[in-house]
Amino acid sequence: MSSPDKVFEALASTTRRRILAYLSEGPLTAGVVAERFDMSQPAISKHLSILESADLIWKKREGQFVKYGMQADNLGGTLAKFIQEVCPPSRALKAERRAENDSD
Amino acid sequence: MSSPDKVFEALASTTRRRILAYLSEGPLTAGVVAERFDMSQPAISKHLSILESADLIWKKREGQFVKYGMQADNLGGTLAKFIQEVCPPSRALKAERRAENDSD
DNA sequence: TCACCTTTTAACTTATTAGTTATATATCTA
DNA sequence: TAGATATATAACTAATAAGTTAAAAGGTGA
Repeated sequence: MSSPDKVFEALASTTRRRILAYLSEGPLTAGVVAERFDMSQPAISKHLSILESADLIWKKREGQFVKYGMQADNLGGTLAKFIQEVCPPSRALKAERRAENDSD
Repeated sequence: MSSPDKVFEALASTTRRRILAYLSEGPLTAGVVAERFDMSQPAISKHLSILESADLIWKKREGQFVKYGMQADNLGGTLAKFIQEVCPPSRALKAERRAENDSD
């Protein structure tokens, strides 16, 4: 599966988008993430591994804990590219800017 | 299901993202969209209805045809809001702009 | 009305996903 | 080393998704 495919699949889950929102405020251990959900710890562990395999988050063992954090560029990059390719208004804006720059 | 939930679910399919890309270049009938895929026409019809129910595209009957087109603002809007909420770099950029504007 | 064309809906199958509990692995500390 | 804590993996179940073909619905025009 291609990288954008994995990203969009990862974003399809509300739980995973919530995890991203938490991690966007700073790294957390798997356990702390799991506490915030009304769901078993293994379930959250699986969600984390899906996010990681989409390269949206990183993972680092710290002693007996495992810390996760946002992979800063991949999400914004993938979505920005997609918006630019697929949204007519954003293409229009881009064209406007091009026009402005051409007349600079 | 909330509107952003529907949007992200709709985007989870490669086929549906391809349909959006086609429609972003201009409206097409259901049949013309279906021709571009190696898949039955009813399958495409279902994909179109999922995109429509996420408010990503509009639908209009024209005689015996049904024309579909991009719903210009919903996709960009939803994704931009999400990026802004969830991507640290975009928050950083936003904060920079705020700082710039404050000093204007 | 009838034949034809376009699209949607229905019924079904198969594959995938999201959750569960139980178990294994890794690390810390007494 | 043993026991406790943190996390991941395995095995399983139930719900959902994506495709198929067949049939229905909407619309055209002789």
